Amino acid sequence: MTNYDKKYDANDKYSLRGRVFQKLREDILSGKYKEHEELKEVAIGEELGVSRTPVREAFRQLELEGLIRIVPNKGAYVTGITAKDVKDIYMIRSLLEGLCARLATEKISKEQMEEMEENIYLADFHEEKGHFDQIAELDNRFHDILYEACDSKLLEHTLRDFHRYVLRVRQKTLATNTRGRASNDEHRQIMEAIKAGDAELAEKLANQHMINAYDNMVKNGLKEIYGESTGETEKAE
Amino acid sequence: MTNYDKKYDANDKYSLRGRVFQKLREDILSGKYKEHEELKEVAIGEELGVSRTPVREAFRQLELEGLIRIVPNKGAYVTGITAKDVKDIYMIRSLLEGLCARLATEKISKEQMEEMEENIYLADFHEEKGHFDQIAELDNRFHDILYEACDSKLLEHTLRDFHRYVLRVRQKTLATNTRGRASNDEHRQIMEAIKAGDAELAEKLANQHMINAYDNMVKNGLKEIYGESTGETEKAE
DNA sequence: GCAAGGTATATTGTATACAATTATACGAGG
DNA sequence: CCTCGTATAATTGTATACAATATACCTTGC
Repeated sequence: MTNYDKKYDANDKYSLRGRVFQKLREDILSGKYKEHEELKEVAIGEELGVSRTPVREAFRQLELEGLIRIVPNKGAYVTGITAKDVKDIYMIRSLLEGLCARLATEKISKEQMEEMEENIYLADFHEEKGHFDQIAELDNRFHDILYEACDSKLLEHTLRDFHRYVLRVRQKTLATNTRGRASNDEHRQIMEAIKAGDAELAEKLANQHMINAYDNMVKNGLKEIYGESTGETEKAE
Repeated sequence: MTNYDKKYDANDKYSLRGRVFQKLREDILSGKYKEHEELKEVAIGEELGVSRTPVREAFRQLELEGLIRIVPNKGAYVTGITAKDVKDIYMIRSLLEGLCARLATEKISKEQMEEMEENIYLADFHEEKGHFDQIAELDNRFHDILYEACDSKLLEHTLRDFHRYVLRVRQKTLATNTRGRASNDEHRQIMEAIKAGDAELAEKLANQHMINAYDNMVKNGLKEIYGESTGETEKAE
């Protein structure tokens, strides 16, 4: 929750556990492992050429990140993400991204400001060309810059968690419609508010940016992907 | 992050790992293990009468909860919590407790409403008697009820994390001053707003409740406990 | 035929053995 | 006397062996 010094992050890419953790996270977020799929320790271990020990430890971390659910003595299952979850996340993110933008207005560094401007410029370029992959990546990066700029390790970490969590859903919707342009326009407005030192405006714009992103997602088939129900929690098994 | 069904929570109190996890968390939050203290796997294991395996797994979870920091090939250290961290947490909580109160206004059940009223009534009683321990417990419970009532597993979990995280600090300040009465009065106002169905008011009151709690904490020696600096991050070692 | 119970099997939980890495202590050389 | 390097000890990282638990299938009795 705090002190996430990259150098010493326990998810280090040099230990087997760290590698297993990152690999599994990537595979879950990318959809290689479907919802409710059972992850077996030996199978994963054999696939990656390691023993059960690092796999088990990676499982424990994935569980606290919310990506899998561990039922004692039974197994580990990829967690489902309900439409209600997505809605909740965007409500929370709306507030916290607003706070983040407000803080960033005071704290952003020259380098971060420049990268943000460059990000928006590049996104415009790729938008014209229809490079959806790059657009998605720049979109992610924009938010990352904002998180870094707020100068709060805690807020940064929290927002990163939520952001990563909805990637599973977002990847399916951003590339399939015209949200890319509108999204980048909103990014520009946020950037300009920060640049002008208007913290209040930056906060409001960031709030609205999340609401718009969610509304767009709903319009573009969120329900079809994750079921009609917006209130039901997934079944235990 | 989602689907925290008590029955199947991996921090189950029946497995050794779960017991180790809960014991260590409690000991860290209660201050038995000081900041930056190194936790050794064998020592903990011997103390609890288990092998290193469940201890290590518990460590991995504690790390993702932010209570310890694991440096690869070196050791596990109790994380420090800086004054800046506390400030950030209260900023975040102010927004999210507000959101929580707003949602709870729509979703709270009859039973939850009754427990909330009872909580406030009891807190008044113990306030008169000067029962500081009970007051602190009721204060915690009030927020827990609110978290449960918002009907969002995600928000509930997020707020619980932050709440637990600042307990280390709060325990040192709540009992030593007259904040108890004011705090409970604010709880009552929040409760009444929810009962009256005024979501906007409930949100505002919950926002302010957190700000007041933080201000009071600063006034009552937060700096003395956690150092004058509000911006410095702790040293690596 | 069907249900209840038990046994076999698969899977997770825990302990321990071994490997790799890091910290420490001590001595040689300057 | 200080510094550097090496040897040794301590600690974590990983693999494997064993125990406990859950599941599925088969047997058995009705």
